[in-house]
Amino acid sequence: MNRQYNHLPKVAFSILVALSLKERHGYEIIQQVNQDSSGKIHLGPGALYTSIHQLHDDKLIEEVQRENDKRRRYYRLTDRGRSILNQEIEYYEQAVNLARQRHVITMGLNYA
Amino acid sequence: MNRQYNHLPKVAFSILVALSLKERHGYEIIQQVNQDSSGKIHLGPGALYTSIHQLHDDKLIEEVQRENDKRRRYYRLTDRGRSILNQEIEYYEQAVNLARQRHVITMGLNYA
DNA sequence: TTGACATATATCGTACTTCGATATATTATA
DNA sequence: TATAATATATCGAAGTACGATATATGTCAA
Repeated sequence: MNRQYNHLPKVAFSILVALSLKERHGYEIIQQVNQDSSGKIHLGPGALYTSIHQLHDDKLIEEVQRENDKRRRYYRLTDRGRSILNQEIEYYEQAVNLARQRHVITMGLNYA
Repeated sequence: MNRQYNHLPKVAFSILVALSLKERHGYEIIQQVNQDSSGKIHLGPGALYTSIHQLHDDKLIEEVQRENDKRRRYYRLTDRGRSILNQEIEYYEQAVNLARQRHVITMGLNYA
């Protein structure tokens, strides 16, 4: 697998953010992504496990072995994963700042 | 077209950010996205025009008529587009803040 | 102790997104 | 009037998203 990750997919991004504090297993990631996004992102098993397997293949996350837990599989960020998440965060931070400068955000006045 | 836009695709997001300051034509959007992202995002014509047509179908952007300009097609955000961009920006802002709290960002120390 | 429910992972198939390559048209300028 | 730069469009292949479904394990109460 030789993905470039010029564009980290959105699901992958949200998974890495969920793993940024501590290692978690898949089902826990779903709940954490939901919480982190205040319910804006609903991650189902299809998107989750597809993306986890890819992130694992690409060594952005690694599996953590645990005794006495046969069904859960825990993952944590690798240094590479943390570095790529870092770059991605910087891009979004810049985009958010640009949009703020451009008065995109209307502060409590929402059309829709 | 009845896309839900629970997840605004990344290319679509970068186009809306580029249009947030003022109306632009396609080729100009490519250059603006490149500039906005400090060269991190390279948008080619394939992704650009696919996404523009979709955003237009979904009424997140609208075409601006201009006399004396036969080849360029100018687009601007609709109120709906601005509102959806706003929501998206809020999600990313929250994600950036979470990642900062979790000490993802290492400030000048990059593995890779 | 068994049945029901919640937790947890996995995979399939379809739809959607990404994007390089290529084609084509218009405008500027040498 | 070539030639290059600008500009839009489309195709096809690869990658991503995700609901539906299957299956297995753990928990707990009757």
